[in-house]
Amino acid sequence: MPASQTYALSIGELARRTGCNIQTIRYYEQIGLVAAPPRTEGGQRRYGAGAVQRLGFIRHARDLGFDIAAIRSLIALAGEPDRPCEDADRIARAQLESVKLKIAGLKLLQKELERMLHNCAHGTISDCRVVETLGDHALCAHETHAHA
Amino acid sequence: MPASQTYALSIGELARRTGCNIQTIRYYEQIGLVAAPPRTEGGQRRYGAGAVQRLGFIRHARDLGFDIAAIRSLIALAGEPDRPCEDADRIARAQLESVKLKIAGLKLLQKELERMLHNCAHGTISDCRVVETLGDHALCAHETHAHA
DNA sequence: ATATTCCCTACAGTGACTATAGGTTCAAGG
DNA sequence: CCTTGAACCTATAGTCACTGTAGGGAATAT
Repeated sequence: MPASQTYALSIGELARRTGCNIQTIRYYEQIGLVAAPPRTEGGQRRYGAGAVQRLGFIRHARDLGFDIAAIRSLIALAGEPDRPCEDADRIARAQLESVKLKIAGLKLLQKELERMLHNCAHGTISDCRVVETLGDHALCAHETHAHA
Repeated sequence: MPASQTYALSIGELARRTGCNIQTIRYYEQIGLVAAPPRTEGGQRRYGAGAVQRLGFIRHARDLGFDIAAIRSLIALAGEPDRPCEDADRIARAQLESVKLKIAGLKLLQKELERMLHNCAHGTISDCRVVETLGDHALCAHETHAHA
């Protein structure tokens, strides 16, 4: 990578190239997730190629469900190429675990909802299993469900 | 159900019996999801058995991932026992669809994360597939992933 | 009478944005 | 050079569904 960049991209261009929206980019700058770029004389932000790279990284990580704190750690790690990648691994594994947990919880919900709908005879509310099931947790197959 | 209730439960008791927490109950009252109960002379809330019922309904629905707007509709429907239960069905089916979509999205994430971790040779950051994959969306198996 | 536990209101904070209002700057066309 | 219109700027409030805090008052047991 070259030592000097040209800073030619407006924030709108950057947004288009990374799939982030403009407010989000400014928000990331505000919370210190991305560096403040140089400005034109009139005060408009001008970004270089590095910003496309970093914002792409952030966006991709967000899409994979990493939260901002995790992304901060990953960025810090990415800046130390000689470190063992244990820590990055650990963060990714934690994310994988949380995704698995969410899936498991949602599958229980899915079963419960399906059972509820299946039992409904499509009559009137007074004998609707959907409403009844919601009103009485004891009708549930499982003791606990996770939040969706 | 009897026409008159006794209002003997403190908010703490109600919280214990429904698994909601106290602030949440007051919040639900504030947004009009549950009715304001009578108060003691000193101004403390006192609930009857009906509140346990309704709050249980709400809590159960929240656990199943229904949002507050959907719960409002379901409560309104529950109050009209002679109506056909189509609407309740529709709400529940929409919820089921959204749960299925979330599961599908999370499964893609899971695969992506597993692939990322699997490819990592556990060396240094500079050749870490985790960091590299995050930095370059093109390394992804799938074009798009949903937000988690 | 006191001690402890519970309860009250009002407001701020969470995460990760998104939306709005009211103004300024840029780039292109004439 | 001037105008037009799109894009940009800051600051602030709103979203969702709560959760937490500060600073007090009420209920109950001893």
